[in-house]
Amino acid sequence: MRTNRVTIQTVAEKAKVSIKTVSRVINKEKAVRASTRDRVKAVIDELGYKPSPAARALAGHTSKIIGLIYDNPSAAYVLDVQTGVLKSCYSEGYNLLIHPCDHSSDKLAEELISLVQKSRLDGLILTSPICENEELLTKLIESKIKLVNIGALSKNAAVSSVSGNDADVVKQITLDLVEKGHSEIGFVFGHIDHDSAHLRFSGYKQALVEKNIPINQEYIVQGDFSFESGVECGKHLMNLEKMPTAIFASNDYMAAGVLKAARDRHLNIPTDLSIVGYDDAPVSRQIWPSLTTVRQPIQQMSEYAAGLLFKKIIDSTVNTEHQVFNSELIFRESVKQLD
Amino acid sequence: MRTNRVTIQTVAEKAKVSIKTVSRVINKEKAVRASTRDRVKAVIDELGYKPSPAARALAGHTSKIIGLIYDNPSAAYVLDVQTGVLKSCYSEGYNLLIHPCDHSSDKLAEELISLVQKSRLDGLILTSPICENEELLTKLIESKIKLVNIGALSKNAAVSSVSGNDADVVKQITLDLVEKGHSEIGFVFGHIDHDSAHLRFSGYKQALVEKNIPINQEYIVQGDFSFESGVECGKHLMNLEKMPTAIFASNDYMAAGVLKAARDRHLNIPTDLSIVGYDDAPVSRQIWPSLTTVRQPIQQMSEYAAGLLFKKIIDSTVNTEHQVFNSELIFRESVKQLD
DNA sequence: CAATAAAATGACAACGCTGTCAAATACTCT
DNA sequence: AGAGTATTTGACAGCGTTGTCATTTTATTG
Repeated sequence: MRTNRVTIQTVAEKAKVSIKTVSRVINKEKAVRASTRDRVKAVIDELGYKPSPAARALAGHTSKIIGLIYDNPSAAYVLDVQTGVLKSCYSEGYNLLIHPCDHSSDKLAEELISLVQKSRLDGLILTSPICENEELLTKLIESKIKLVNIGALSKNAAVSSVSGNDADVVKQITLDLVEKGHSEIGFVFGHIDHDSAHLRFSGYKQALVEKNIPINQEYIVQGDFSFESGVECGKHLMNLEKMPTAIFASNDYMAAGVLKAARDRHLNIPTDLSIVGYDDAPVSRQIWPSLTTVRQPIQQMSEYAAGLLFKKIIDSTVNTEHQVFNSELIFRESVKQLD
Repeated sequence: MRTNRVTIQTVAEKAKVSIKTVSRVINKEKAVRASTRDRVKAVIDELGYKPSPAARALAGHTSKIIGLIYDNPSAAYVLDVQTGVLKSCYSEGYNLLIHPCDHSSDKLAEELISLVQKSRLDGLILTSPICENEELLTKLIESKIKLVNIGALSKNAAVSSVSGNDADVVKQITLDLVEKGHSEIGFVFGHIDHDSAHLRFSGYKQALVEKNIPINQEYIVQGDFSFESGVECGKHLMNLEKMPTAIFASNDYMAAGVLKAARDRHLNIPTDLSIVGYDDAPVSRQIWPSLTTVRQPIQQMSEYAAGLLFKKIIDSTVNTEHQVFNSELIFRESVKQLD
């Protein structure tokens, strides 16, 4: 009944070494003579031997599985993160368990702890906005769960992170708007649970302050990163007595919403209104006019994040690291130079 | 050093039963007296015992992990599939390994077989267009890999599948176009590797035949499901001596591309040209005008597909099943009734 | 070249479950 | 009540690795 799997023992016999030596070769331990290693490797290849993850996990007390936790409205973002993390996983021999969730659930800590225990995960990668929840982080750390954040840095000393230079780049793009003659610049705020929403706002403020442009509270509208909220915020801004000449929306979905609102009022973009988005989501290219926006190297960031986690899994005393990745401004059709 | 994990033995001792009986309770075997089961369950809850997947896999010869294989340009589609499959996995106690790949790679069979062997996967869910590759399916089946398809039914007797009623629904939507007065209807073909591309075309043809409208080869243009190809195909159709009054694009990205092409020619949609898409991708709502399109119940389909796979894993003699899910027509702003 | 240190290898007991099969217990029917 | 049957339960041997520690082999040193 049982298929004749090639086990470590098969390899050991054929290579005329002990099981343990084969194990050493598999695990790249150095206490193996080069000639032995080569011989064993050859047999492994010849037999097509694949070590049993289950047996390794059982004996070695480490599952080589990590979890990726997310709750993000952008499919493209999530997929990019997955791709980046997977890349790292493949090269380091880890498996990935994805876990979408509800970041606002008050049972999230329980849920994640239970997930880790049930599936014996070696660590967790948390994405925004989950990793912004310090209380959650604390609970996870208390449960000895190894963590890395993508998108927000934590005050918690045990949590490494990768993040973008959101504030900087929004400042830059706002300055660009100002240089193009805009001084009435609307700002559509992202979902308040996301750090990035606040960082992007801070960049906007910095630019205006630097240019001595007063910050008009009327121009700042609260969205939630959804297209629909973009439409609403857009409407609101366009109904203002003095409508802004440009609107920065904190992501592309909302920017697309603003664009829709503009269409509904028969405004021409960018002639009557300039729009800037964030994220370089596919929609930013698929709508007309295409959106000036910002691209974060999500895949690269995620790959790096996974690497940080692996380091921490291997050596839990490794230093906490906060890596910042620079984003790229992408100028397209939705912004106009004012005369 | 080792943490004091709660093992099955801990539970057994506390419940005053043998390890095996606890095992029976965990596995919902019926040869356990109700009173015993309750007692054991109570102890399990009290201790927060979580069985070790590794030990179970090792002893039970089944990993309770399945793989999801995809290579699809639509992030929303992939994420929907993931969500649906995960739902099923959670309820049946399986874990999911995602595996993006290149469907056109000639080493794909090798790659997947190796994946299954390395991670000891119990089965694979294949999505379009991977599951359209019969040669691949044959190789996987030869390697005794349990398979379920999402999106295309296979001639291979061993492969169950779920799919949409693409031909039907495209026929319906084309008929609707005809009833609204259109008889020059362009068709943007999807990527030829996808069954659905062909099915959608067949629906289009059926509608025209039924309405005695000649099929004009000039109106049929080859795309590849990408936005860019939609732009090109749109341009082409609009350059025709007699431009169609309506265009069906085989997915929303291409429809958005057609829309872009129309804008570039200063055509008004839907006044000058009606456009229909497929998939109800987010972009279909985010562009202006919003697209008339078709929604497949992807999550539901995927959830069901996973269920089929689990059935086959438990009992490999189970009947092959081809489940068809009906799609929904979504009428929005991109189609105009001709006078 | 012996003495010693260092490197390479192996024996064997876990790891925490499930499968097999035997034993114990409970139920049914005269 | 006792034989016969069905249901519950348990003992024990794996499953295929890694960790620990002992042993053997090789290199180094005075």
